[in-house]
Amino acid sequence: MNAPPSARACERANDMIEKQKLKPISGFPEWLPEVRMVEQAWIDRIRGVFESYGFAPIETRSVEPVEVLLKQGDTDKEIYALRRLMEEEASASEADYALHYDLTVPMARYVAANLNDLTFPFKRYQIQRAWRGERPQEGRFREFTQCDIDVVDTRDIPLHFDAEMPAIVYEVMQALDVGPTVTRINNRKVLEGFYRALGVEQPHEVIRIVDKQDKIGPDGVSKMLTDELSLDGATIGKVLDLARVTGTKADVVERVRALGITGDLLEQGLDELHFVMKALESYPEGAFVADLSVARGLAYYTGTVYEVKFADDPSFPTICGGGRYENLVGSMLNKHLPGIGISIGLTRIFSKLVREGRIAPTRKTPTQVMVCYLPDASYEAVNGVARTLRARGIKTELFHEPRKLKQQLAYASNKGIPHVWFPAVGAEGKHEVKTLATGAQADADPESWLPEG
RNA sequence: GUGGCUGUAGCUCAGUUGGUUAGAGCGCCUGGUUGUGGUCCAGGAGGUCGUCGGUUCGAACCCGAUCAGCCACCCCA
Repeated sequence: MNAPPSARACERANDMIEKQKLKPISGFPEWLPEVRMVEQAWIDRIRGVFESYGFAPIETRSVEPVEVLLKQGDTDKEIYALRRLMEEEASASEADYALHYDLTVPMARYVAANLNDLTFPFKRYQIQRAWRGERPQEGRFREFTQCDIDVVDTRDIPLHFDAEMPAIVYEVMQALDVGPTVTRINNRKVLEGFYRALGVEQPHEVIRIVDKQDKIGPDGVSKMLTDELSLDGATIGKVLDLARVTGTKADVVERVRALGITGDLLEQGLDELHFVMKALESYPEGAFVADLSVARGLAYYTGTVYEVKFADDPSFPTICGGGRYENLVGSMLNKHLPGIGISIGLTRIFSKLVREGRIAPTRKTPTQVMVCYLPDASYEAVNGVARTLRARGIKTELFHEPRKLKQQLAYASNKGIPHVWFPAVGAEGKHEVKTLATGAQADADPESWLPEG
């Protein structure tokens, strides 16, 4: 490690540049080991719930053809294009591939591509990162992990799944202990049927604006409907009447019917909404709310839509979202392949709890016991103890060099390793284990000892 | 992409009306003898004050530009 002076100077100069590179990049979160361990435990629990309902795992490539990502209309999506740095200028101008910005579109492509090998209804879960080039903010990232479950079928999807999706997510939220959440449920058919019956010609625009009621209030919605869509006062009144309807029970649909608007699509949507709310009535009051102002921005939703928020922090962005889509997968082929799904914003939820200090502090390593490398012991002896413990399924690390015990203990203590093992030395030496939290130390046998933590 | 606020050590921040060698706490490293961590004590490393330019005898401080971060909009997990 004796670099010549010139190299040293060069390193120093590089350090200046490196400092900038060492800074975190906004929107690309990274955790310390003790935090990542919790996040991994979360992922394990989410997987557990997904699999308990019979959903199978897939992983899709991180990259899709640009046309696939842009297919569903939302062309203004901020997507990251893939390009080789060494590429020739000419061919570099237009990218063929881009990082996926969600998991639903890649899933649709995957289903379309593997149609012959999948059994329908196809039920899959997918826990992967996604990328969006938007401006980062609280709760919004440029690289983040989503946990998706979807069902795709070659026939019409039974309403059973419309009710099961939010139930699964509710169970996940309970398992993760993130605090009270509210799942708001609506049905696009109700909105579209209602607006069409009113004579509105661009129901999707109305849906987009009504979705903002949460943030800008009824007056703000009213103003936008006037300014942007030039709707008349009577129509706006009805639109706002519908957006005001909420309820925790299936009978909420009667309150919509009471508004006196009728239509086939509207009725179909109300029947669906009734079924879903009825199926969820056995859950704690307030966990699921029918809210006729919820729309979800995404264009491809056609029926039931969901949106989960923290009950005690309504201004925080949506933590789970999803719904039913009639044509997303089919649009890749020429078939009718409806789907329904919901996505958990793992990074969004997790980072909030981290920031609020609500992630239980844990140790910095999974190690359960650290074997001391006693200065006068042989490497074979101490390593042998470690191997014995490890073979019994105990997470064991051997201290890496025969340093002073003071330093070995400090290392174990700083990393939060619960136990330290002092191997037997000499003919009549005894193995001892110390529990750092209490300071207690006792004789132990590597063949039978069991850790507490 | 549009608008507003902020940029001093690894982190959280002080820094007087512009004035010598820019500080604190935490963290980090070493030591306080022989085989036992946290506490305590002593010592140490670490900063061209985001970057570039301007005003000035003199700039961390004033001005401009630029970059980055945060917040709001857009959109969304």
